[in-house]
Amino acid sequence: MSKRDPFLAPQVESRRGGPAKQPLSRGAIVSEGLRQLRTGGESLSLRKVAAALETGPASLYAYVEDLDELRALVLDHALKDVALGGTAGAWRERVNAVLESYVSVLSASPALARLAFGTIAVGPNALRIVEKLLALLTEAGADPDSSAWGVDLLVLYVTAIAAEHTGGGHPGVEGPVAQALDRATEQDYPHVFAARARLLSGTGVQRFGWALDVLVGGILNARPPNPQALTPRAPAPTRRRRS
Amino acid sequence: MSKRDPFLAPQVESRRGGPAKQPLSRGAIVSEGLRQLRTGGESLSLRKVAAALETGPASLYAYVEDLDELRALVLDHALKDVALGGTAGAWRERVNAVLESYVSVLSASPALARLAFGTIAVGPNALRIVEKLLALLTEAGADPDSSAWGVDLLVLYVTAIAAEHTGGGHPGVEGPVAQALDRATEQDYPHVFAARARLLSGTGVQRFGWALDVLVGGILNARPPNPQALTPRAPAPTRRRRS
DNA sequence: ACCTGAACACCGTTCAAGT
DNA sequence: ACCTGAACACCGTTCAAGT
Repeated sequence: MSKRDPFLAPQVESRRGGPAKQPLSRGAIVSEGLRQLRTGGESLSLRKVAAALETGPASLYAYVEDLDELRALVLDHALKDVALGGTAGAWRERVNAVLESYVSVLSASPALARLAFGTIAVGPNALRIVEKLLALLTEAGADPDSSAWGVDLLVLYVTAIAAEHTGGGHPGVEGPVAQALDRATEQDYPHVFAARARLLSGTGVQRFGWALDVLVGGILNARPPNPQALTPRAPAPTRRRRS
Repeated sequence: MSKRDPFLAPQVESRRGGPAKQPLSRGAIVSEGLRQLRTGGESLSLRKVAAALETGPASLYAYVEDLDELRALVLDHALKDVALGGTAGAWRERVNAVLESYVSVLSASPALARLAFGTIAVGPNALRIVEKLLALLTEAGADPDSSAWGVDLLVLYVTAIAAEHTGGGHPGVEGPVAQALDRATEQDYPHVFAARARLLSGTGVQRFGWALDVLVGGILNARPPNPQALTPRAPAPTRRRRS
């Protein structure tokens, strides 16, 4: 058996109108952790959360299994703010809107973006996002297999790009990447040399938009994963290729 | 000005046939760091490298700016083992072979995969890989702009998937993801509920192959980034400061 | 039973003091 | 100038001892 399910226990503390110093609770710990990340904290730390809650680090272990569980809880708490949008507009715009919201929630705090990368998002709010993306890809005409794997790929991309953006960042004519490209001489790395400007071009938003085109277009057009081998449960029509 | 270029200094120590205990050098430090990661080390640590080299942690600072620089150096040292393959075969198989080699080098050690994610790969060996991928995408018929951004996307994907694989892993009918999906009831998350099996289906290799199809196909088919707006010969489309 | 101070086994980095 | 022991300011986690 693995650990007990960390998302099952409801936040039991509400107590509005209670004393200024809220009693220790799982909800208070998670909220404080997220608050610290969003107000510039370098990384999530049990000791810092405990200090803010005016207790010792050991006390948190009554509410949280370990740091990894706290990370998962904090991440899901943050994902509550991802806007799923309404049902108006073309599906492509709505896919873009969801993923833009996703990346903007994560990028709002570098520490949160880093945390998101090392942590698989499996809380209720992550599920809500997956649910929406599955619906949108289905609406877009993707077959069920491509939709499922496609959502996975989209979420992976969004998480990765958020983490990368905050890690010092890709773009820009200065910065480590540009410095690296200056080392690429024409004879040793002819393609890199020729592509230097293009490798650095574009704003983050432009590149993000382009990448979503690539991913969504690719998901809709790629040969879907072999249905009969992979989904024994499902009826699986052998109709390949939509075009 | 940022830090001095960490990749410029040549490895000055060779001394084959020298004493059993090699003298401290940048090369020895980097090799030892990689060796530790590859033999099961949980994470790269200056103290552990120093201990293995029979010195104190402070001594390493004569050869290495800080932990971040050591990470970059160790990563590039590892990327030396990525096989670029020959010129035989169809371009698509060769793209796949390079990226498979890339991911397998990173995945060989969980700690290395994690390190790769937090570190932008800008050493000579990373450049070598970018050079090869640019050549292959160009051969495949991608326009120069799509090739440049496409390589970026491919490398991001490969790095992310390596890190994710080692983080406890996607697949499997048990594990945290499956556990999360069990929480998805039909009325709250109908699409997730219906896609449960598909979300978990396939081996890592199958999913990787499918994702490369999506990415490469998408890169070749997507509307290329607006060339005239993005690649001015001279300066920066975006002025960005690091902070 | 719940809670926690103190300890344990780690970190990266700095710096005064040695050579 | 180069090198480093010792210290500083942190970590996550454990556990004996308190209530």
